[in-house]
Amino acid sequence: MNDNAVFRALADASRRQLLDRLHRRSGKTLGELCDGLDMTRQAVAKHLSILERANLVSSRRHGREKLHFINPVPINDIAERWIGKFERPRLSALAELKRNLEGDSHD
Amino acid sequence: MNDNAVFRALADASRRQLLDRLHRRSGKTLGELCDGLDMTRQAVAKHLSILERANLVSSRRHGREKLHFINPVPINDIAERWIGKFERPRLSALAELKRNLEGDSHD
DNA sequence: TTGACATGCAACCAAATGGTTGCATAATAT
DNA sequence: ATATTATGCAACCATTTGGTTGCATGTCAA
Repeated sequence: MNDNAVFRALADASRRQLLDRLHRRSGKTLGELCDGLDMTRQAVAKHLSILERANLVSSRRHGREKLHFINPVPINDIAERWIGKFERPRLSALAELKRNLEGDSHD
Repeated sequence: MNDNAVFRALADASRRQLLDRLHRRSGKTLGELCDGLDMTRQAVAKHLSILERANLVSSRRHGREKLHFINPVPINDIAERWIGKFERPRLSALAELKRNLEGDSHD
């Protein structure tokens, strides 16, 4: 069960927030990812390790820093699992429409 | 935080299995959903109530039976969150390709 | 080399989670 | 009417989870 790790990883709001940050700009260090969060560095490191084991985040070291990158593949697989090939475009279009209606301020 | 309920709901393997069953054929009763599962009926009912509160499953009563239906909208929203509009088709195509390579026996 | 900075590891704790058992309620069938 | 079937509610329990603190390791700069 590899997908189990993915879903468990996504179950936590702090981890989803980390993914949001990496979605905006990938390649952040642990320290950068900690900034502004109401949590200790160790807690963030734990979250990142969970995201890594789920293959939602990959990382490489650069000197004494560790850079983190988001990996969208497992996220896409979630949608593939329960959404029929034919209803997918319809749902995407609906989401797009809704996004536009609610105001398209997305930095 | 409504999306929190969605992710928490998806975090459990039993609940994902229930979604799989409803994906195959929607409109099952609680009893049907229990068949073959190594769990008490009460446990399944709890899972379904969690899925319902997350809006991943909707239900209506028919006499003394309760019929359950899968709702794909929140699942699609997950993908929308971390996958850029432009990389999505590429990921879908990749998933499709992979699915075909691994054998296309999907009832 | 020495001090500062970035990360890693482990033990510990409160709270949430998934499951159970036992009993209650409501609708169908005989 | 009575038994049976389908579901609902609540208390309880073991385990997992997210977080902390404390200390260790590794890398860069002066």
